[in-house]
Amino acid sequence: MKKLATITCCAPGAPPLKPKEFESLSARFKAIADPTRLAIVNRLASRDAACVCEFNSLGLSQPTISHHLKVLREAGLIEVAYKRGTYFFYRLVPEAVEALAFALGGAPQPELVLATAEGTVAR
Amino acid sequence: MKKLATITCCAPGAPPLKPKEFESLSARFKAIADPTRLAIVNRLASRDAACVCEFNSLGLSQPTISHHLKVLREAGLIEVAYKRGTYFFYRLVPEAVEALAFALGGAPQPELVLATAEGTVAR
DNA sequence: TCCTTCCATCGATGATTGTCGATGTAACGT
DNA sequence: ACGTTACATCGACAATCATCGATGGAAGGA
Repeated sequence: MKKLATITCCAPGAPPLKPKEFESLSARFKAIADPTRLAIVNRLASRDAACVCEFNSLGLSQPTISHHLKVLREAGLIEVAYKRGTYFFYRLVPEAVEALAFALGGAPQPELVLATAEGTVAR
Repeated sequence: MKKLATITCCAPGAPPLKPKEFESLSARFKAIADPTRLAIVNRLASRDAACVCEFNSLGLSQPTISHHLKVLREAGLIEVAYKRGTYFFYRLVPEAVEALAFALGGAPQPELVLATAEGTVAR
């Protein structure tokens, strides 16, 4: 079972980090530090899963969307939920987003932990 | 009095955002999505304030450090705490970091709010 | 078997960004 | 007034990145 790193870096009182940790952390922040990828994540956040074709509405070419999905995938922020025919459905990886929030000093929200563990529905 | 935007974008259940909000949010994420700037923020997180000269130990030229400080300053993540002679002391802006954590779904930590209001010491 | 659709990968290109040396500016000491 | 120190700004350059058209592969339908 792979455990996500839970490093705090930027909140008041955060302990000093090592150079390698800055590298890996900033790499994951780079993944969301783009308007298009933020929009993709935002859409996935409000659905269980979304088809790739749904992102056509972002007004970018198909290869570009595919590129951004790859970046987010390699950062561990999203993953392929399932395929249906030639349609790919992506889903958010809440633990990964939460790990980034934690790095910035945000406390994990109890509902989110629950939602992650059970599989659905906070609120 | 300027109020910091408290937008949630990436946690499960986050509401859909507007294009402009993706722009401004990603702009602030870009600020911390760099190893050097992350190291700067990390150092400021463990001190009340730090002299610019202290960042020489990062192994970069003085203009480069100055550039990164500017990026962080314009993102609102840090600010000049005070000047003493020709020495500049920077300090973290905890509310700004917290706003980013909130955007990722992290709940604000009560201690941090306290620390911000009082001026010191969580834990 | 052939065609179509959905998505990934490749290669190229223009834009953004991190980095540095050179220069400017403000404050201090002599 | 002069030199020195700390920091900012400018200009240049190399590296990274977002974007697109072209191509490839997999799955389904006729």
